[in-house]
Amino acid sequence: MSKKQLIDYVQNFVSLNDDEAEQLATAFNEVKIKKRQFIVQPNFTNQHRSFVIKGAFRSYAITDNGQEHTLQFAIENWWVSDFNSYIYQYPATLFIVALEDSILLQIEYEKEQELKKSNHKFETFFRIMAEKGLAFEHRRILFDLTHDAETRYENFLLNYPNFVQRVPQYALASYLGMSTEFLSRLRNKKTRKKS
Amino acid sequence: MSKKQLIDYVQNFVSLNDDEAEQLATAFNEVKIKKRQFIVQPNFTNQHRSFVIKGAFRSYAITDNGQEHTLQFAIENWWVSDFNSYIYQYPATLFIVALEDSILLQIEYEKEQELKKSNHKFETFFRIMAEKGLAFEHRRILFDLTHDAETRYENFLLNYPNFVQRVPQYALASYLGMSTEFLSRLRNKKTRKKS
DNA sequence: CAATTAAAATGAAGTAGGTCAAGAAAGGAT
DNA sequence: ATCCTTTCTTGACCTACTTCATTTTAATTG
Repeated sequence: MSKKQLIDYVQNFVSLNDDEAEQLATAFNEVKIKKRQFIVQPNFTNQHRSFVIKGAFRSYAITDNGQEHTLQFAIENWWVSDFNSYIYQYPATLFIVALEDSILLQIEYEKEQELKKSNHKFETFFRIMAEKGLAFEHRRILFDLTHDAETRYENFLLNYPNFVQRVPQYALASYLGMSTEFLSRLRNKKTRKKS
Repeated sequence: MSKKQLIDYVQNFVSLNDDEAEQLATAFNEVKIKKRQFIVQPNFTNQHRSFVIKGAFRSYAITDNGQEHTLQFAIENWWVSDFNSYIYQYPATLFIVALEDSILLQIEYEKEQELKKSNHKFETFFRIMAEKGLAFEHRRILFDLTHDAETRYENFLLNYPNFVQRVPQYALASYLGMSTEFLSRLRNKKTRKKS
């Protein structure tokens, strides 16, 4: 059952007894999402925090001139949301779309607040998630500031080899802060070198 | 007294009774830092979380070719640390330096863990800090991905007008992801337009 | 307050990466 | 299978921004 997967994940950070595991499990709802389906859209408040059981997602913004810019990817055992929309409960600016047929476990904002209030352990868990997320983004910002396009791509390959096959190239390019044409050239340069 | 300033800050997010406020106050130590003094350096583990009572700080990395890249600024009522070093307690990669004569309140890593364990409210407080930090960095990444150098500078001016006078220009340029010369040109273009 | 050092400004030349346009390849739908 | 749409590739040209070198200005320190 998919809830087992979430509980196992949470147990990596805080140890839950049977009652607590049950409490956690019932707070989340399983939903199936078809490829190309949106779970968050601009102007609608992001109501849920979502844990990916199976599948892949992408969060991105669209600028006035129509360009897409990817903020995040998520596959199995990652969380996705428009975080600004979710924690402040105001309208989203991001799109979040399924890149494959997917399964999510979702918790509602109010339900999450109850959970955290009811038990110190859940508060600790979400604190750790936020801290790890923040540390991750610090590493990302610093890496992006200090490396050129080619190095950023190679670093992504190295750290997330399993993402690369599941994510469209134009989306990866926009995540790494370069044009899709430029990433195409980088790739071909590389494969040509190899052979 | 400077601890009052911290307690007031914390009260914005969780409400503390007198005992709790006292507990918080005694967990922190006040330290004076001279301009140009480092509070964090690469290879040394970042032992403290620091709250700025007075003054200004800058965290940055230096690349192999000697270039500096600024990750963060902090003035009164902001927190500073090499967050990756602090939360994982491994060696820092960043420098953190005082830009002015400053006063900090610092808590040691272990002391912070005790505080969080001892009282749900402190856990909640640090959870909120991390979430706000993460939401902030999401906004930053997205803005940087979607705007050119001039717009990034103008946005900084707009959002942090009080930082601009206190931060050297080369540091701001490296925070905004451009060369110091280019920022200089942007500025002069602007002031010339005004007059 | 003079001397020294660090930061900011400016010009000239170079480049990493972008944009535009058109074709090739790959996925989905029927 | 075939048609239609989306994604990827490639070439030619362009520009936002960098780098280097030098001068000017501002900030520190004795």
